[in-house]
Amino acid sequence: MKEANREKGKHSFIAEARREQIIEAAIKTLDDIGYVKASLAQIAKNADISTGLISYHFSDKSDLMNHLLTNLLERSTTYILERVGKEVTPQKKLNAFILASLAYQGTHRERNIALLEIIFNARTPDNVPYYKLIDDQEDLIMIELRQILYDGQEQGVFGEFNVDVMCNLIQGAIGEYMLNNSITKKVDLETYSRELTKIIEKTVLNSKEENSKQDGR
Amino acid sequence: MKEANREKGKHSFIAEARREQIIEAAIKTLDDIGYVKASLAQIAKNADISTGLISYHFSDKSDLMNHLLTNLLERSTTYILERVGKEVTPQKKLNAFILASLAYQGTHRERNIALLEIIFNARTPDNVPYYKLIDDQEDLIMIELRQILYDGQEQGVFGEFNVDVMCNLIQGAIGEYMLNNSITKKVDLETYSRELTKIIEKTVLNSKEENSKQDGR
DNA sequence: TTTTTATTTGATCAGTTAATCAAATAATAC
DNA sequence: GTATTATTTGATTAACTGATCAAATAAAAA
Repeated sequence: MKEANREKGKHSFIAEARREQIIEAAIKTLDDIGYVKASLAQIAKNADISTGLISYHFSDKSDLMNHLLTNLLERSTTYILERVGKEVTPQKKLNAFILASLAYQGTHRERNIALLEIIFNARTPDNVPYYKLIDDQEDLIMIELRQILYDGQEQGVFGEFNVDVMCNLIQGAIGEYMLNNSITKKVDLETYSRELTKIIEKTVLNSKEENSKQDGR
Repeated sequence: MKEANREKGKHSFIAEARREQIIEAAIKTLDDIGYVKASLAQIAKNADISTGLISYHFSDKSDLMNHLLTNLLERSTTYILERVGKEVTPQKKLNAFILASLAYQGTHRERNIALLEIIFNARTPDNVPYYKLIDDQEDLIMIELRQILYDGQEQGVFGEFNVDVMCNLIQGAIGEYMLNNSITKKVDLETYSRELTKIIEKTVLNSKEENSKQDGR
């Protein structure tokens, strides 16, 4: 039975619940003590189970980390895309994108730390670090952002700029807020959100229509 | 003698050379296999010395990593500040800042990877990760960037924006280029430098004078 | 030169790691 | 009910970790 389920990629109700529990414990562990010290024993302790049980439900430590990574990416992607999807114009979509990204980071700090710890530490069997591996093609968030910028240009609302570079700039400005401790101390999330959207708006808008569009929320 | 030198923070010629060699080997090791696998044994192998010799010259593994971190920060800071210092106007200083930062990353990829590995993995004895520790006050680079933006606003060349947020945005856009593999594949460093400076210039410049200043290189 | 100090090695130690596995227990099928 | 399968434990293992240290060697001082 187990084998059959495994082949279909399914698990029993109990197994699924246990896997979920282990993943949550892993998030907490990574947030608490970081990837380097996050041994199976520590994760097991956080989940109040034996170490062997982790090995029973995940073939490997890297298997666990991969499932955790997928889980974390899915949840943040869903959150952001849901909010972007409610807007219609590129300008509003872009705003929603920035605000949702920052809001998610603010409300799920623990998950973002865990995500960070994995991306900067986990490696493939060939020893390629995950941070060198993240590919645009697979990253739905980046695809969405690219599309928003592209649409805005097509519709003449956004001015001329290199879409890839602008994409990277926006992603960088969002991601940097969580990393840079000094900005967190000086500027709260709400202010940062407001100022960043203001700056980005000014940057992407077509300057020829700037005056007429500027208050156009 | 050794003790006396230690107290003054000095080492013999041989010791200094050996420490330098170990640090270089550590950079290579971190770049090759990452922080998690970068054991003293591996670093020693890369330096063609015994493991005990590292312990002789550095009190600790964290002592080694701290010296390495300082070394890496110093070198990149010197490089960037030197180039910024040659310019006079805020506008040109800002351009030089961005170009120098990106150029350093491009020409010293190995060092930047090592820097990244340390910042995202090393922890204080109280288990505080370094990436939560980096403080604006100590970071000469950030102080310089802030000053440039502030001066530009004072002189009326730059428009109104939150300096801290703009600082963070610029740092993010620079740092993201190295991290995001997809942008590296799509846009080469030269193009990215050109497009990023163009975008940032448009963003910071005082729009009231935009027309007269735009070609004002 | 001899003596003292600095440098280097490699073996060793105690601690941790991920993974394995027989045995116990719980759940489900028959 | 019994038989079978799924889940869980905790002890065990082999590999590796950072650190220590006596002994060897090289360098410097006397």
